[in-house]
Parts: sequence; structure tokens; C-alpha cells
Amino acid sequence: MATSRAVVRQLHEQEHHDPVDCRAVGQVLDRIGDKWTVMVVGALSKGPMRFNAIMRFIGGVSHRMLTLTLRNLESDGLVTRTAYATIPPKVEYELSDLGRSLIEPLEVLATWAQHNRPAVEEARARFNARRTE
Amino acid sequence: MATSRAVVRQLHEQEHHDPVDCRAVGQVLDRIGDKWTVMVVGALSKGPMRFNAIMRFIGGVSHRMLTLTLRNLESDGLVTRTAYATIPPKVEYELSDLGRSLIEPLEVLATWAQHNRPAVEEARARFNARRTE
DNA sequence: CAGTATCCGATTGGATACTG
DNA sequence: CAGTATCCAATCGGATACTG
Repeated sequence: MATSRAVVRQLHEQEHHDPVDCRAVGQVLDRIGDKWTVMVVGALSKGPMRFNAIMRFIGGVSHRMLTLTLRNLESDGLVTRTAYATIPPKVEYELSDLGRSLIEPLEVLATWAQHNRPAVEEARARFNARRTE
Repeated sequence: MATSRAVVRQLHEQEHHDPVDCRAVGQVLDRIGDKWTVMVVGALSKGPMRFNAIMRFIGGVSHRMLTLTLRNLESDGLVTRTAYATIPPKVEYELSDLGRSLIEPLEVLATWAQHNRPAVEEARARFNARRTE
């Protein structure tokens, strides 16, 4: 068993071969890790959608938060916004190429979730059982 | 951390079948989407580590938040905790098999981040430029 | 229909002090 | 060294009301 000092030394030597680049993942999660972003990407993964359609699709998101979420996605270039000057106004949101490129990583995550949820819930149950006994 | 649970329930009631399973991704992000969890997994991806070593490795995390993060990871079965009754005490954290299985999905995300960060920052700069003009 | 502005309760998380 | 408890500032996000 290595001492913690040895571990730290190893980590330092390996810092250019980081198996999980924490910073990179952290930056992504800062953007998509919030309450609604992934839901929106999921909605738009099927094709362009209007504001209220997205809202109905997701369900439970407030008007305000959907606006903010879409604005962030737009500013990051993941979503494009097209406004038609009709009355009433019509605004369509659509994933950009960049946004679509995010679907695959999310699917990998979804697969992990579906495959491992039972194990996680089992672990959680065991953990709570111990705390109660 | 259990913020979008209500949303997940609603989506479940709607029986949508998505290319991106929002419920599943949402559940994962509820767990790993916070500020520190991925950092801890990244630290432990190289091997067992003691509390203060993790803290130094991550840098910027408070004592309190590291404790909470580790406790959550432990309760989900992603991390194991081993305490040695020595003086001073020694506690080692290590990724479980389940925790290690999460590394690959995170690497996919990290790869996406590294590959697309320039595009995202460019988009953000363009967006801000428009808002200013 | 889409978007903005304001208010305010709820949650987050750092700082600090204390314990075994 | 590792962990817990308390306090409190900052942020988040829903509700509501208003505009083009």
C-alpha cells in the first residue's frame, strides 16, 4: 500500500495523463449540470421546437428558467434561435452541429445510468439501513 | 442535489422514448452534476486516497463540502470508506467497481469538452459582442 | 406567443469553531 | 487527521405582473 506522499508524487508525475480530466469535465458540468439544460437538449434532439412546445415537453420548468436556459445554450453555440416577425411571434430553437455533437456523450451517460441505477439504489438503501440501525 | 426529481417523475408519466433519455441523464446529473463530485472521482481514479490528500489535490474545496461529497458518493456505492483506528486516525477512500465504471462515461465527456471548448468560447465571444454592439 | 423585470423564499456552500 | 455543528452571505429559482 502506497503512502499518501507517494500517491501525491505519482499524481504529480501523471498529471499530463489524467484519465479523467477533472477540469474539462467540470467545465462541461458547469454548463449542462444545471436543472434544465439536459432536458432542453433532449427535447431538441428530435428537431426544431418552439418555446412553449419545449416548455410543455419538459413540464415543471418555469417560464423564466426556460428563457435563461435557452439563452445560455444559445450563447454557447449549442442552440440556434430563429425568430419570425409574425403576429403572434414565433420563435424556433434548434440544436446546432455543436449541440448535436453533445448528444452522443449524453447517451453514454444515459446508458450508464440505466445500467447502474439498480446498483446505486441498492447501495443507497444499504447505506440508509446502516444509519438507522 | 435531488433537485430535478419532480421533473423526472413528470417525464416518466409522459412515456416519451428519447434518443437522449432525459430522465436517466437527469438522475446522473443530480448526483454528479454538483461542484465537486467529478473532481473527487477524478482524484480517486488513480487509486485510494486519504481525506486531506483529496482536499489538497482538488484545491479550493472546503472541509465541509468534501465531507458531504464523499458521504454522497459512499451512499451511492461509488466510493468505499475505510477507517483505521490509529492515532492520528487514517481514513482511505477508494472507487468501488461501480465508481470505476463511471470513469469511462466521464472520459467521453472530457474528450468532448477538450475538443469543443474552443468552439464554445468562440460562440460565447460572438454572442457577447452582439449584445454589446 | 415570446420575453423581461421584480420580488422573495429556499437552497447552497464557505468560514469558523469544536470533538474524538 | 478526520469529522461534525452552526452561522450567515450569496445564489438560485418559482411566482407574478407587465411588454411588444
